[in-house]
Amino acid sequence: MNRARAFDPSTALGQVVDLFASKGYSETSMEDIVQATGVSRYGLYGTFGNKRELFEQALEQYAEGMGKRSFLRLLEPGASLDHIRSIFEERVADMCSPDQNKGCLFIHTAMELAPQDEELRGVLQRLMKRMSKAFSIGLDSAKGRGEVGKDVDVDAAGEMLTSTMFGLVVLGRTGFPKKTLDAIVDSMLNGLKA
Amino acid sequence: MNRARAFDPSTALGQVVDLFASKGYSETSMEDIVQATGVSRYGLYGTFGNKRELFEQALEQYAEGMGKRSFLRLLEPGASLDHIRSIFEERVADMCSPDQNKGCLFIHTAMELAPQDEELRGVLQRLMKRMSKAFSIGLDSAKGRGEVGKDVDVDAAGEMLTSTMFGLVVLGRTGFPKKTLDAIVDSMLNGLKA
DNA sequence: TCAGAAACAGAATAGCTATTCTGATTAAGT
DNA sequence: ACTTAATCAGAATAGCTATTCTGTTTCTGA
Repeated sequence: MNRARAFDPSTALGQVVDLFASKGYSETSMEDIVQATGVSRYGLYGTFGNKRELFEQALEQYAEGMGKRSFLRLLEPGASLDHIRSIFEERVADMCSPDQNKGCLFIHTAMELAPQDEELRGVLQRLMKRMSKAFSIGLDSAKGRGEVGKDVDVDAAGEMLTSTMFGLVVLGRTGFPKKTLDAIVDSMLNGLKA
Repeated sequence: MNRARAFDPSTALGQVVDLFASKGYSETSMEDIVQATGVSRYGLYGTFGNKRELFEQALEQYAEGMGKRSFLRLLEPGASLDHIRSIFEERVADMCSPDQNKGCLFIHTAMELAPQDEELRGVLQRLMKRMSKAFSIGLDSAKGRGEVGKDVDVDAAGEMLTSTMFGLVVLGRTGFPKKTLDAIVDSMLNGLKA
């Protein structure tokens, strides 16, 4: 009996992810979202709730996408230090691509919302832990291959990689060239080598 | 002939720094600033210009304060790896103190303003380069003391420390405990050891 | 003491924001 | 074809924002 929805929630959410990732929460207006997605206010509020709830769903989809695109490879057997390096190289390439202003939904959430929003802070902790854990598993695998020093604490090192990746995004946003970001990745990974 | 100003611009600017550092640019309203400083709108606009210009001056004062408080020690002869470690430990302690929501003006600037504001992006690049340079000088000194591996590129490593410090702030903001941040610092510094 | 220039507190303005509301439109089931 | 309930585009609302304006107060120099 009812009229069909004129948009696909998942692809719309994908466009919302891009907006939030590049401009953050408060600098992205619902009007921006209406324009970018082509979805009416009615549709947005009806299917996603308010802006805060929409953001939370965007954050989850962002993390899932990043997980599948980047971190899944670390969980497979035989993961090497080069797999880890490739994740960083792709992130650096992303940050230095001239077409868009890429960002990071994790950092925006941490800086804009986490201190005041306990629930979102919990979500973010869970997502970041998952990211560090993936790094740790990859490091442990690389350690088994003799690529990572035996004295390296892979749990701590996984968290360190997460931390440095965020720093890379911050530096990329302030316009540092690819060369600089590449050198940082090298420096970080050199410290882990066997 | 003129009436005397009823506030000290430098201390007012210091309070503005704290506000911007904890909440960022757009989440800090001029009303917040009026309340926190006790300075009238008239006084703020008259002495600092508009919000954007006030922010720029706050950023410069923030960097200068951080330089004097933390990084100056690295430029003195005999700087050691422990001096570098102490800077990170103090930053971690700051992020984990329960009384306030400490933040980082550099990260806020990078995420909120740098992509759209070319001038501010240039300012931020200069300030971050100064920070990395201080780390590099400290590392070189520590290298001379035999505390840092001979194969370590201190220029790249200095930028890596800057990057990781930003990551620490991001993790601190999302509520990770001191233990986690300490482990990251250890992991990072272990990779530099001789 | 007094003139005057600058600083003050706070009202006024203009514009943007998230959210809700409204009347028109759509498409399915009967 | 008609009913019906949900969707749509966009207007309306309420509240916040940065900035400017206004009338008053204050202090300094003559």
